[in-house]
Amino acid sequence: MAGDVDSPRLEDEEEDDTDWMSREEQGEQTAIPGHQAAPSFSRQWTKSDTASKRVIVHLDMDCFYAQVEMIRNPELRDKPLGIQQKSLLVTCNYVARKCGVSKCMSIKEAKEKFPQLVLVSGEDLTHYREMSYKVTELLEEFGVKVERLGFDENFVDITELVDKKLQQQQNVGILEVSGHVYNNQTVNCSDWTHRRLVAGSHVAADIRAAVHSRLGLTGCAGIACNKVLSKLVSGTFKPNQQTVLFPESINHLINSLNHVKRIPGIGYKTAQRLEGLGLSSVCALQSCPVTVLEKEFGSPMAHRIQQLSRGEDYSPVTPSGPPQSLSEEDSFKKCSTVSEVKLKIEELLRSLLKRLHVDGRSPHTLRLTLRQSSPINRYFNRESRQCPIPKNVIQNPNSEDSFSVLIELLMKLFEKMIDVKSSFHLTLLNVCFSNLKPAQHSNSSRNSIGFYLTQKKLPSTEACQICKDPEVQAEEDPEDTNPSTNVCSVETDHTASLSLPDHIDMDVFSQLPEDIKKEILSSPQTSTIHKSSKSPTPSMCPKGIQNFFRKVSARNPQSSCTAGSSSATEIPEQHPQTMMDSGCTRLSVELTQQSSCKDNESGSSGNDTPCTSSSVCMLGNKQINQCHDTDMDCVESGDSGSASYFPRGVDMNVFSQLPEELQKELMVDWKHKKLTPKIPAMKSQEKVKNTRGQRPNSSAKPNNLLKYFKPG
DNA sequence: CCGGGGGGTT
DNA sequence: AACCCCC
Repeated sequence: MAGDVDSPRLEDEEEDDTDWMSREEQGEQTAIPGHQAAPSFSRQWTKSDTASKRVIVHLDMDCFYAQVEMIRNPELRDKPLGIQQKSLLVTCNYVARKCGVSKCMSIKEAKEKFPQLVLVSGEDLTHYREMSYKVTELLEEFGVKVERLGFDENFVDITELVDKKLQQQQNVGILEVSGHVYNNQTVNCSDWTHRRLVAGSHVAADIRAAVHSRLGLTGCAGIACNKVLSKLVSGTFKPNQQTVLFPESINHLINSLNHVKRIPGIGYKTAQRLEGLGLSSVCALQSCPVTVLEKEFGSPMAHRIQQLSRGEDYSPVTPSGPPQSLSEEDSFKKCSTVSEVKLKIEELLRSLLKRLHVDGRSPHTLRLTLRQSSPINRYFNRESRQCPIPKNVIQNPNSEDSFSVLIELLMKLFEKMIDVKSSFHLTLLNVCFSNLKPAQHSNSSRNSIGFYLTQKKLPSTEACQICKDPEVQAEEDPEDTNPSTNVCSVETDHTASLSLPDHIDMDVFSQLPEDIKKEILSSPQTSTIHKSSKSPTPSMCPKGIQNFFRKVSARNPQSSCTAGSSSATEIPEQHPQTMMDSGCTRLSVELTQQSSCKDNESGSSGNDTPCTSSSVCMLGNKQINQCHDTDMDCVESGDSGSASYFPRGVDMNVFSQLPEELQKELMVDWKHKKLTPKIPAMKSQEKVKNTRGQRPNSSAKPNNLLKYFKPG
């Protein structure tokens, strides 16, 4: 599409330090071999960054919040439902839309239009967030890269799936499109690109079917050769339908946009600036001399937006992984005393700490954001201050002490922005935990085979996201030397690994596959990888594993935990000196049984998780809680309920060689939610259309990991 | 231009 | 820490 390659003027001359993305994305294409001069971050994606023939799906859930509420309360199904946040109607179901209600109306207006509108408060995002991640995780089960965009949209790169499909069906010309074709274009059976997109439409249909049968959600999909186009085309047929875009109609699609603002990637500010240049139509932007744009926006941005205006988008689908920050906010009409502020902040902090506990990672940064009401310029007057979180709080965020320490910190941050001696008028407060790193574990639970699972390599200057050990890490706190955590010193000396720590059962070790034993006992670079998993079902195979790798490598280009593509040639070589550099390879799977509870219903041990029984599993440095909620299928019980998120730092080379059962155990998602809920709404009204995965009675199953450990 | 998020870059 | 983007 858009044939001309026209290598962009290279005006960017920053050093070529991170070339990681192009390696992963460019596939076999070797255009412009000479210069990959890649500026590290604000780089423009060029054609050489992505294989030219991708198939991208944009999946957009229909009125997401409303759907979630309708699942929570099926009685709302056929009522006109609106979701309310403060005085705004953020979304509404399609019953309501028929009645003239629409998104982003004020509550007042909506009620005027349709007084019988049923309103549900949507200020607490918990349920939406949970469902949102279930969708993403489900998509990842297809073994593809998934990028989240907000709570209700996902990009999925299905290129590999399409390739496989085409290989399988060889010349069997099933060329019926699933769903709509944009602009009613005719399919050209002899066109390869058409065939791939047609195959993509079937994958997209499978995906939507899975999301519907497993989660009870409907949505729209757009299938195209890149992200912008897939996103633009996904909305053409609105509720619960899908549309594929063939290259010949790209111009039709992009030119159907009335304003540059409508192009995803061009936001309010950029659109304003473009208008200032007299460029408000897509057409005008397309034909504007780049130099003009460069003057206004700088070169990278200039090229970016002009490419977008032509429907070109070389940016890869970047796996999102777990959130990089957790925040809670509240807005209000007025808040003008310190005690009020403190109360609000306490509230926000309390719920944040709950979420944090579930998440399992530790935040190293705390931020307070506020918005002051100002007569002029009433929007965008947000300010924030942030500070590091003290070590003791990081280690034990849920203690009584930590709470008050955090509150004190927040109030200090507050006073950095607001002179409490003068009067003030706030309309919003936000508390945010960021810089999330795997939790440190305390001594007692540290030893197990898991000990070997995480992989560490520390770039000398930067803290490794994967390894959290303070001794090794060039942490922001230089004197953060906690003598009690001695993990790395042991591991750094490789021979030390040979003597298994006390807590490890030799029986466990002996049950490991030979490969792993070897790997544990030998240097990391000897490791071999084989895609062991004979996937039980082609499309549902828990290949999210590989995905994890992409996440790590995408986020931590410098870490040694790259790799993860399925092709053996792309396995990253591990540097021999890794060990000497204080890195080490370890497989870290620690498990402690929190109590022998299987029927222990009181659950809420210490906190408010809805568990009826639970166990805690340490993966790498991250604690994972496995909880067995009565309403949910257990992780180890379902064939399809594989989690897709792994703590950073799991060595997939090792992981893939573990016995399948053990793998399943490990695939607990990071926020210890079960993946496949039984949907109440569906149980009651629909017959079980759960085609796959009759799960073999969850509760009876023992925790398979246990057999790898000593009873005590 | 108003909600409660999330992402990224300088 | 401010600014941009997205929903």
